[in-house]
Amino acid sequence: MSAPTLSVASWNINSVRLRMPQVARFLTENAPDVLCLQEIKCMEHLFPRQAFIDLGYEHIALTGQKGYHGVATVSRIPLRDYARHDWQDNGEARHVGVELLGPGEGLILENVYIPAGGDEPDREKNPKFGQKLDFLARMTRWSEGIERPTLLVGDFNIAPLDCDVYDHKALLKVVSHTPIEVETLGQLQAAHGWVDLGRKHIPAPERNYTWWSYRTYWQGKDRGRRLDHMWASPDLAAKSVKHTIAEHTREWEKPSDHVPIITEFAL
Amino acid sequence: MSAPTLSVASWNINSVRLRMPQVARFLTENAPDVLCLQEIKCMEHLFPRQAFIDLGYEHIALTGQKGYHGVATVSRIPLRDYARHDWQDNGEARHVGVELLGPGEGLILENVYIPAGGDEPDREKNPKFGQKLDFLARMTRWSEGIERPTLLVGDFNIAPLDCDVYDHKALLKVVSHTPIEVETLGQLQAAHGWVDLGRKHIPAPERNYTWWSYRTYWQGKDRGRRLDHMWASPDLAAKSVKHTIAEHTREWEKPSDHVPIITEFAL
DNA sequence: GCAGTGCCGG
DNA sequence: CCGGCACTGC
Repeated sequence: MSAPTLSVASWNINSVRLRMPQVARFLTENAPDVLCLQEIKCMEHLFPRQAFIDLGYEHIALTGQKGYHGVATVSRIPLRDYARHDWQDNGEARHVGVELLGPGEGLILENVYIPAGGDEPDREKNPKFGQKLDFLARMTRWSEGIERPTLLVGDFNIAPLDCDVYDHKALLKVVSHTPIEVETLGQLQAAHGWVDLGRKHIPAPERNYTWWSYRTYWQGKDRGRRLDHMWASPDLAAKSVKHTIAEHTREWEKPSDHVPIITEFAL
Repeated sequence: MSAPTLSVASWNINSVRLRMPQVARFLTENAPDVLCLQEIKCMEHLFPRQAFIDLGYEHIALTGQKGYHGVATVSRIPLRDYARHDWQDNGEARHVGVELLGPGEGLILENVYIPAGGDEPDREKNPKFGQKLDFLARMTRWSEGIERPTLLVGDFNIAPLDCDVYDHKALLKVVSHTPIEVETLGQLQAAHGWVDLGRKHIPAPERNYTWWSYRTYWQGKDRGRRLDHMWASPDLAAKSVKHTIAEHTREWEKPSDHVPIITEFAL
């Protein structure tokens, strides 16, 4: 018999209530076992729970707040609501962790929305930038203690490699691609030996964008960045067999500025 | 040979830019010669002029302002941009008058958006209510000087007859149906002997609503009011042959809270 | 550019 | 409920 398969998707949806038709279409066409959403932008009681149940995603773990941030993990596979970290200690809803209970039993799935970090890449002038770096440092401390096979997914708001942006030089001073962010993200990666599945399956320097600004997309110049990631513990990473970027969703009606990424595992 | 025919429609559109698809549908399905719009809610340079030209309504007279009020008269028949009255003397864009040049030559068409008047029907507590009454008084003075056959159309924001609202007694203290408004509107009507075409063709006490609040429409209780009117000079009124209320538009997608009214004349 | 918010006006 | 606006965040 063949090994059981597991597929996990991640998508910064930029308001789940406004974008529910697109989410439904994505789930119908791609049928991942699990979908991790970021920026749901609603409180938990306003999450369109029934719509997900109707689509077969009846196992839901989420953390929300009014208007900003918020993450949700919806699943066809039973899951245990495992953890909620507040890596800024400021009450923002940026993480939800679950443990899969069906196929993929015991696997930990961490869904995170790392802070964008404001405009100015300077701790002094822009406190949000410091908060982003501190958030990453706390995730690094947390990573050091991980003992179980874990998949860390979400909108990291950092494009780490030169080839993860449309113009490396032009973006060195733009938050999301500054050397200090890339360095700090590197420390997080090293702390657990996280394997970057996006680059395992689509090796550098291949084009691999997951986000295009609303402001410039219409110009058609492909000014993308790779801000969304899936990182796996080394043992788990060895089992990933496919990784896709659902880039076509960026052309849908009323799209999110991010597109979904999907990884399949042979467990 | 038969007498030339003229059809004139009036519609408070509650943002012409947002509602252009519905306007296009209305014009396509009803093909009035002239359409008078109120609450276009845009400045003149943002009026969707080309869309009207493409629909065959290439003769356009309008007055607009940012965000509020604004009226436009669009026509398949040539017209002369005739007048713009500021009956509040406060710069608000609430009136445009034209003279028809083709069929209906010489006919004056006055398109007006009378102030809503705020919530409290009390001059002292609510200046907007006083402004509404003063607006009507100035229109009355103006009416006294009219010498040419004129059609006065628009959103009057007053339901004059008991049967022009869903509950006369309940609305006696509600702005749009208070005795002082009805009395003041009556003086305006008397000043020129204006004939109320809505009630010429749909005699009281027949139901004749043109507006349903967004707030209560969903309850399905038919809580309508007749706020939109077409008033004609006596000689012109004698030539009206048909008057319809396009009530079905209230059920369209993203409707205005008002519906169009249409009068046909045999000239 | 496009989400969210709050406020005003109807 | 549903327009407009101004503001904020990404």
